Amino acid sequence: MRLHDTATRSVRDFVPKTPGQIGIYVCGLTVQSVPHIGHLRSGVNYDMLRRWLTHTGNEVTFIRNVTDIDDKLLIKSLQSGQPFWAIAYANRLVLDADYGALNVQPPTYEPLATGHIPEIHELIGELIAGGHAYVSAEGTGDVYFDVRTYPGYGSLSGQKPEDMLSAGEAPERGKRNAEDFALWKGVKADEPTDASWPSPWGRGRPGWHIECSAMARRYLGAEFDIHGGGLDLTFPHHENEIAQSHAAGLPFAHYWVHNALLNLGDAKMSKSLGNVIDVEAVREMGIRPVELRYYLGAPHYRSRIDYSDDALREGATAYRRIEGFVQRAVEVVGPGRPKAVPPAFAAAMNDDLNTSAALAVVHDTIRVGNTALAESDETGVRAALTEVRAMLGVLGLDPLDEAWGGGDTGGDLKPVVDSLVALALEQRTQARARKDWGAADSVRDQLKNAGIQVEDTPAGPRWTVGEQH
RNA sequence: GGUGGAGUGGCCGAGAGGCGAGGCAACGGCCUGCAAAGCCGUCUACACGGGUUCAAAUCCCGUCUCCACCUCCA
Repeated sequence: MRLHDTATRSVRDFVPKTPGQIGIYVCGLTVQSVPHIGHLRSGVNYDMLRRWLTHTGNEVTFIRNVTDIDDKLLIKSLQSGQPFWAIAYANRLVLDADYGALNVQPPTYEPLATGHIPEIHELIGELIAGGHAYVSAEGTGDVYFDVRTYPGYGSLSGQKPEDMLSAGEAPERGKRNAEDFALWKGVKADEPTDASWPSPWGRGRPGWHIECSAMARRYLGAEFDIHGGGLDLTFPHHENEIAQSHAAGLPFAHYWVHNALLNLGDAKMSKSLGNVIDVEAVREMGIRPVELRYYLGAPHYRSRIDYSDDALREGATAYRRIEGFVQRAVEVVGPGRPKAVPPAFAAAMNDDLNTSAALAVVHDTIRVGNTALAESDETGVRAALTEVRAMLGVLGLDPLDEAWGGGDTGGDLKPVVDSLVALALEQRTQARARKDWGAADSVRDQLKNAGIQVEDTPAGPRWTVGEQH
């Protein structure tokens, strides 16, 4: 497989550190609010990567963290009177539910920043001992990383500290240089009292970047294969992770993968801008989560998505074509057993996870399958179906995956509806036999009004519940 | 100011020196009693201006427009 590595800005061969075993660390969310579909895109992208690596015979350890303490959470806590940890947890539950709705597999483990204070202390201690970090001279309890002691700083992002716009001029408490960043933040008087932990440098809380270095080491070791995250994390977050990990003598990640962002109205969808669409809003449009997954996963992960309602609906329509084939094929030959994936599909996935080209193979195979269906060629249908399902499985888009949970077909009522519709269809069939088109169409119209679509196929009439588009 | 990207047919969206990815929409046809679904076909595109080459959407130079990061951010 070939993967784009931000550190070298090139697509290069992916070679696991240990053949057959792959460690991936992905920066998840800061749970200061409920996730929007841009966040979920990231989840879908890395889920597809993980499924592909697993499909091709690797054992993948997939770590995706949650940042459950930061400035904004503390502000929200003070504003609402709720503990920051209660807010963080509530948002995390929504996040997990949304991931589940989109069939994003749970990570091997989902570590929290606040659950790893000792690991963070340990790493900071090593950095201080090595001369790469210092305690603020102003007695605030802050600990900073000394960027000038790490010559490689800027290698990931191409940024040079001297060329950068200096941000907020408020001189932070005892920083030696503007580019230094906080590893540990001493507690401030106006912060919630439950948001600090004891440390060798006084009570405080972790800075943002240090948690990822500490937790990646805890679960993946000093050296691992892939570190992923959104493009907007390249600088400063990932640059700082590299700096502090390397400075502590950790080889850290071999490949840096970044997914492009999802824009809405010419701007990144973002909590601070307030231009946010979440899973709930998508549901209200009549779009199911599986269709949202298709929409988010169809473009290449390094291409920006300019969100629009129309494009989302179009994606939903495209997915329904896939789903329609699978349903019709299953009615003829049964679900089958997904097997190997076509070579063209594998080639596309191996080419820097080109899901867009991979989906073209899915559609090509479906066309062949539809033709087989029209010709009542069961062998052909079965062959196409097993390939299609294998491919969709890798993409997490198999309509038969129980993750999508029937739900809308009525579960227990299915057999009842089945026999009632069969009764009506029997009458229609008889009407058609005597060429009483008025009566036949009347049956079909009544069923349609009840939300049941009737289609005639070579194998006889079939029906589906729900609106067709 | 620095860094990294992007502009593809009506729309979405891959590709990255020579063979029309794929999807959506539209139109025509086939199949249908009609419809739906499906299949076949049509719409021959690569921001602009130069250049290299037998051949450029793809390489080079220039121009324009847009986006992200440099501050919390997937």
